[in-house]
Amino acid sequence: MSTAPDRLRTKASWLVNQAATVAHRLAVDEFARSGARRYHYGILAAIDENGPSSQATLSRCTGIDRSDVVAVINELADAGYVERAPDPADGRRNLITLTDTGTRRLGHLEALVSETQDVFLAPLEPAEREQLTRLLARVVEHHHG
Amino acid sequence: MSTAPDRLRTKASWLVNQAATVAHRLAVDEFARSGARRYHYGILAAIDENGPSSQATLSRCTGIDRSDVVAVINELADAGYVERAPDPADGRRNLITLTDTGTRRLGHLEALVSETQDVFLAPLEPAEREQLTRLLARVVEHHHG
DNA sequence: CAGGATTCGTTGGTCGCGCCAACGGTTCGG
DNA sequence: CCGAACCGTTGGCGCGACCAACGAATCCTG
Repeated sequence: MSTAPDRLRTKASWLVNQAATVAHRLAVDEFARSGARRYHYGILAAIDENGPSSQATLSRCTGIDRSDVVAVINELADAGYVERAPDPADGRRNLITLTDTGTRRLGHLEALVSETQDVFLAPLEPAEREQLTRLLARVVEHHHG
Repeated sequence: MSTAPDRLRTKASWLVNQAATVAHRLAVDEFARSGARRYHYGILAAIDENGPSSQATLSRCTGIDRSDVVAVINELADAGYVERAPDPADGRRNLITLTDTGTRRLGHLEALVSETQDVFLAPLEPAEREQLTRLLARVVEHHHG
């Protein structure tokens, strides 16, 4: 890495990828130690934020593909973190609900995220961290959606 | 995405991942249109930067696993972009050399990277782009590197 | 109110990427 | 000279992001 070609080190898209690789590794390792995957956090957080939701809704607001949501819900339901029940108001949908255990699980995963974030942003001052966050937020928002 | 939970939108590690997803998609799509993969660019750039190299050296300076380098070199060699020859000075190594076609190919891929970068950073002013690049560079360097 | 279009959950599959284990062949160090 | 270290290669695993297709349910519109 320290010997990476200079032309790569000056490209923002390369950098954002390297940075993501670092963040990815940190998060994956930390989650793995708790027997979770990144998708679990996204799904649990989305349910907590929006209340009981259909799988299609969860897919849309997390960006996870519908077919992948199925597998994640399976795992979360097996672990007792969510409950999957048919929506009485619309026979096509399942309503996914957070259990108490699931709420605690989400709290635990959020703690993990905070920890890995501190590690990830370690080299930056607080003001710089906020600046980086804002710049990234604008880029992400611009590209929708 | 616009409906993503707020707690996700304020987490830097989540943002850097979303940003990376965007950058990834842009790059992958663009490369795919030219029949290339991201690894091709990394390897070609590394050879161009360091001169003829062994596969192990390319692995180290790109961060790509040795076993994956094999496959990339196979593809690049099949396409005539590099040549793989045993190192006369060390029977364990192969020396990977850029061909003229490979040099042109690298130039083409660099143009693609520049284009996708403009698209990626579109919402930011030039000064902000530079700032984002610097912050990311520090984070990446800190985590080695 | 009937029939086509759309939505939803699910299955099954593809591809890229990152990683790890193991092997035989080569070179280096003591 | 022999073991340690290095190198290329094969094969495999798991996650992440996709896509196609299907039956079931609901909707829209004529």
